[in-house]
Amino acid sequence: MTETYGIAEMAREFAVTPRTLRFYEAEGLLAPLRDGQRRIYRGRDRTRLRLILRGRRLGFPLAEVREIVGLYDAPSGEAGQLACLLDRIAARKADLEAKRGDIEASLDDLDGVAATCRARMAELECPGKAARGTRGTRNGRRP
Amino acid sequence: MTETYGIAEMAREFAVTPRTLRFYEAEGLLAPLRDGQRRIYRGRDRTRLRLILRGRRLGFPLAEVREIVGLYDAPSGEAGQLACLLDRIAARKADLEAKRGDIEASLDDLDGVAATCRARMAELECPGKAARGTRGTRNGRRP
DNA sequence: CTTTACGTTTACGTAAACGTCAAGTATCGT
DNA sequence: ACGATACTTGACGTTTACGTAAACGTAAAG
Repeated sequence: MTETYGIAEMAREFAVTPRTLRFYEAEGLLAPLRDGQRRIYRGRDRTRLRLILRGRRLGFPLAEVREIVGLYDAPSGEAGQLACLLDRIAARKADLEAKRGDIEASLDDLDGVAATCRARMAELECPGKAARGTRGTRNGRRP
Repeated sequence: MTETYGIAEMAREFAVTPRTLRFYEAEGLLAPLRDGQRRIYRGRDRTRLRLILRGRRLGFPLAEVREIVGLYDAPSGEAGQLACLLDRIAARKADLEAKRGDIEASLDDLDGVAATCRARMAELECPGKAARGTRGTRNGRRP
């Protein structure tokens, strides 16, 4: 009784088109069961699709996404392969952490712009109030 | 004495090709000065390029990158426009925070895989050691 | 039995983000 | 004057990630 889904159902739920699901399958990212011709998606397909779409949202190309989802279904093997897998995981984590760094920097920058923007608004609404603590506004105010 | 750069110099420093810089200019993302025909890049061009490339690394399409860098050079204006700017900044921040959420989730998932992977390795090297605390390994071991 | 819904494959189209020539210009050292 | 160097503007090619249309299969509903 493991719930199954047709392609349209699946597509609706994940807000993609059936075409996208077929494309991901052609790229080896999904491998749904078949009932004759028709694709049958189940729990693990949904899990993988979630992974895939998350990767896409983060801007990874499908090739990298393939790498990533590949990490999730190779948990068995010989010792050397497991070690290699750990390396690949570490590499992916480094990637993600770098990206997180870029995000933090972006957020900081935006906070900076927002601050000077609010300072400007305060200045407009009530001119003459000393604007301290709002670095980034490059007006020395030296009358 | 404000340092200036040729296109090749600039490209080398940011690890892109001159073609990329011309393309970004054609897309209205950069606007270097000109010495006759030649492009002259200066401090603020470098700043913008940094922003652009960071946006690209985060997977934003150039259209969104244009939006983003646009936030940085519109800090003056009338009150309503400043309020609107704050809204756009908030929207961008929400975007980034969502992306950060995806990253955290990815990192957690990878940690999970790494954990089960290490458990498998321990199991290989020294079988029979009770595997407690390593959820995610779906083997009940019932001989 | 035809329509309707849902699905299939095959194939060409497309937008984004550059890569890759080609052909010309400007400057500099010798 | 001459070639090397650095840069310019087209213009067409390429890859990725799908969109879109054509032509067909199947299965239930009216």
